[in-house]
Amino acid sequence: MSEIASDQATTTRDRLLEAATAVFAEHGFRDAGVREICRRAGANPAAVNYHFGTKQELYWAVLRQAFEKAGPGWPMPRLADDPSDPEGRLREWLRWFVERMFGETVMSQLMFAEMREHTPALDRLIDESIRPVFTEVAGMISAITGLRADSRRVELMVSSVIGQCIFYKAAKPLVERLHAKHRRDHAEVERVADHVYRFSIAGLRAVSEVPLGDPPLTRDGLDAACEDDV
Amino acid sequence: MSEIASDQATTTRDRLLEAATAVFAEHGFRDAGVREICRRAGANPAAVNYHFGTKQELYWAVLRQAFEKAGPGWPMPRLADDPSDPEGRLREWLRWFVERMFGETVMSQLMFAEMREHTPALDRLIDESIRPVFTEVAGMISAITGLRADSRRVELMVSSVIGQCIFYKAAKPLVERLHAKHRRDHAEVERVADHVYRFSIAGLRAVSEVPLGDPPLTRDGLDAACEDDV
DNA sequence: CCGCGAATCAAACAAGTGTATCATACGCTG
DNA sequence: CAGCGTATGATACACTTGTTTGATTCGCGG
Repeated sequence: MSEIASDQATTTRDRLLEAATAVFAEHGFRDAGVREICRRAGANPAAVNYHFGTKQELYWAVLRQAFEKAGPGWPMPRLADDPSDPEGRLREWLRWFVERMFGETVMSQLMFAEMREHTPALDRLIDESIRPVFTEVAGMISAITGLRADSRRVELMVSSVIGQCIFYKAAKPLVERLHAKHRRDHAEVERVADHVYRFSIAGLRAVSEVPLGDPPLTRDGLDAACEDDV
Repeated sequence: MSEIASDQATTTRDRLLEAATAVFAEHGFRDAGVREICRRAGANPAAVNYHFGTKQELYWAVLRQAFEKAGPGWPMPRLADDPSDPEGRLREWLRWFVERMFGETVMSQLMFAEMREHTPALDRLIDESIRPVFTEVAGMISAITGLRADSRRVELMVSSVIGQCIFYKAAKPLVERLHAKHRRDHAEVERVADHVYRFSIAGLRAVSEVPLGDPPLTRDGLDAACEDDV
């Protein structure tokens, strides 16, 4: 937790960047201390300002580098890999995504920290790293249900699928305390991904088959519920 | 955003408590400043220490009061209200919960701020305010599916249902940016709640009907997926 | 070896935080 | 009114934050 950055053979600028990545991932931008970063990098408190100018720009540099590194690492399963089997793609994608929610990869930590803090970097993060995920899922759901990928109903379905997964990351302290037997190993990833898959496939079918002008199941509000679909 | 607390007829201790509630709800514990609280309450920086001793204890007092006020306000729909119609109860509960996720009630703001910051108050918050929600949903799902409420599968289902809802709160910046036509009015609450209901009912049926020793739908991991169900 | 620029360091700065001090003003009781 | 305890107020303390400042060291070409 308080170790010095890996190899001292690298330049201090790189050690600084490495340590900053770890600290920002752990504590987020605001609660990350320049002094701790420098301590882990084995450098002076002044080093960050010398090499990067300010804490903010160091943060930007960290995000930039994290983006590049995260690119080729573990590619997201895409529908394009096998357009003939959208259900199978969704299942594979779910395994990938749930594992990402369970693990503590630097990139996901940085992303969720950014979602909490609303730094100006959030917009870039969304455009470059999150939007592709949503559109990919929308594409799979569109292929499964036959609905247009940009329709309102597919938006809701995407939210349902992703929401089930994000839950384990966003509500982590809850899950750990309330679900006693909840572990966080590889088998659990499989278990959760499998559950979400079956749950969602059935949900998707049910929600897509119901006609738009369905008789309201409740006393009010449902007529307006299906107005601006598409 | 920077207004003085409501009525100056009350005692400063109450104004302090009121202002602190607002500030803590907006910024969370760490980023809330004693000086801003006192400014909004029209009091001295020393007032909080005089009346509450420390910022931490003021925070506890705020949470305590929020708990009491939140109690009778808008009661959670319980299965006990009509045990004969668990689906209808779930639907009603979903309306209640989604509305809570969309709105900016002080209590929910405090809760999510607490989930982000992991203050020692989190445990109490979970026990007193969150666990009942989970057990209520588990009870409804148990009634719908016929499975035991404390079984592992029901845990997963509860996560799926609640996850779909929490998504709109936890990933709010995402939803606002990615789902262009997403509003946050009452009609949208109905729409989302209705969607989650239909999606979940189908998902629950599908996941509960599949026998435990089902042939694995994937190449591995599924055998282990159903081991310790109970 | 000299000199010069880049890199590193200890120390301090300015602004922020929560908290403590002490004098003063208020409201009540005798 | 006198007296007294509670409440308030201006101010300062101790500490942390990001950043700056010079001095010092290091490496390398002339």
